[in-house]
Amino acid sequence: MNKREFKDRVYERVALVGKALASPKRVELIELLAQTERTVEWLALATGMSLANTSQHLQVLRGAQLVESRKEGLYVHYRLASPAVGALHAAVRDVAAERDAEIDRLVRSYFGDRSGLDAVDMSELVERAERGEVVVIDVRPPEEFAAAHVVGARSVPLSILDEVVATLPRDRTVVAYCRGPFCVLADEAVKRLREAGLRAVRLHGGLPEWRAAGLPVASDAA
Amino acid sequence: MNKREFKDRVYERVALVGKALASPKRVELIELLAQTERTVEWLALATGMSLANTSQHLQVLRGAQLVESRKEGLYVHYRLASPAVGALHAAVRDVAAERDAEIDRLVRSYFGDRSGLDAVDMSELVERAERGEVVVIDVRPPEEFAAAHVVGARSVPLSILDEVVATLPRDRTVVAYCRGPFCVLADEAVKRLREAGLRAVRLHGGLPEWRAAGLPVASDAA
DNA sequence: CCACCATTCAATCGAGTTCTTGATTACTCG
DNA sequence: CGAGTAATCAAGAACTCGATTGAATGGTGG
Repeated sequence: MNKREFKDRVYERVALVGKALASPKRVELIELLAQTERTVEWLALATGMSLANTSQHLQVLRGAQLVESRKEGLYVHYRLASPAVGALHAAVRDVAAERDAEIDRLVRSYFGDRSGLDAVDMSELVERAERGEVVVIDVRPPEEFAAAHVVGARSVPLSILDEVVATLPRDRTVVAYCRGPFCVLADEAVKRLREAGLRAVRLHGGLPEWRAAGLPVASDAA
Repeated sequence: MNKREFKDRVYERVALVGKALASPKRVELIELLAQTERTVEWLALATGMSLANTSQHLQVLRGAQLVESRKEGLYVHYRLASPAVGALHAAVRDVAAERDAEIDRLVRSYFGDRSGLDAVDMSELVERAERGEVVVIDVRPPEEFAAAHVVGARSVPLSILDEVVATLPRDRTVVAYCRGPFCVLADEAVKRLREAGLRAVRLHGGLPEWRAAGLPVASDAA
């Protein structure tokens, strides 16, 4: 095998990973799976695709070795093949967000001006948590919290936020996090907490970013 | 704009980056540009593509904001749009290498069994360099060395290696590095140095990985 | 200002992708 | 065993992508 042939074959394989990330729907599937494993049906519902189409995309991802599946009774559960895949997805998304002005424009027009709710970054949160200055809440759905969450965080899904507000401290800052930078849950939580008179900020990034940064994650026993 | 529409549009833009990485030839172009900027003609020659085809791929990359170009006289020079792009490429390549057994097979069959030449990783090199135990040589072509190299490394292109062997210390280990994990230059250098009776190992990864790790890089003034 | 050269553009063809629809498989539960 | 359900498979229509060819552009140097 000569050099040219070797390179062609290796780059061909590397490009398979790129191909897997080349479809918007597959990117979305990976982002969802970065939270926790899911069934095909759930993913189809969440992405608005037909079942068959969802299944097809998942098989492309499996072909690229980015996801794995496990059958349990009637349901097939898909999950990321390794945490490195989540980190890769975040890297692609971050490069896109950094370089592509159109994404910036879209985020602004959808989230409104986010500048009011200043976000805290992960290293800052770690420091302030050590000093006991903050309370961390996870506003994702309970099953995502159960699969993995920031150590010390309390599960407060948006649906029960209003009932829980009274139990949150008014003398400390509440830091809310959710799925990632394009997830609105934390913004919504911060907005509501502020309306209730608490000090609240969102965390830059969500659970996948936290995990990718190598910071400690806990999960509930099944 | 509703949530579904927002997601579709954002993922669409993110997938553009994936698309850019979805062709073997474009992956190769990015890897080459991770070393230093190049003209279209040089890239066409290096990849074995026609000029028009090379130009077309470069424009796809520019469309995804991964590369930039600059015209100087007759020649157009392309370069990565940001170091983050090099890091992204490395991340994609590493995930591919980790998950895809076929790549492992290809590397083995092309490099032969590499296990004889134990490689040193970057943090280990930094330690041993501080203790003065090693000499670092850069075996890439001189223009790539000029564009960026490991601080303290000496430029020893393979073409002049044999003449330079006599000037390398026999009481310290020589660490050779080149373009990256799929580059054969460092292996070849290590092999020849060992035949000459020196202690030699290669560095895990090449210059782009070194830079991506945030380790110090120097460049010659133009 | 003309000949030349690096690069890009435009048009084309074959190959590959995406999504849909309807059939099929594999498993569970009554 | 047989009805019901989650998921996959198979095949086709519309679309996109990749490489080639030949022409066009824009800058250089005689």
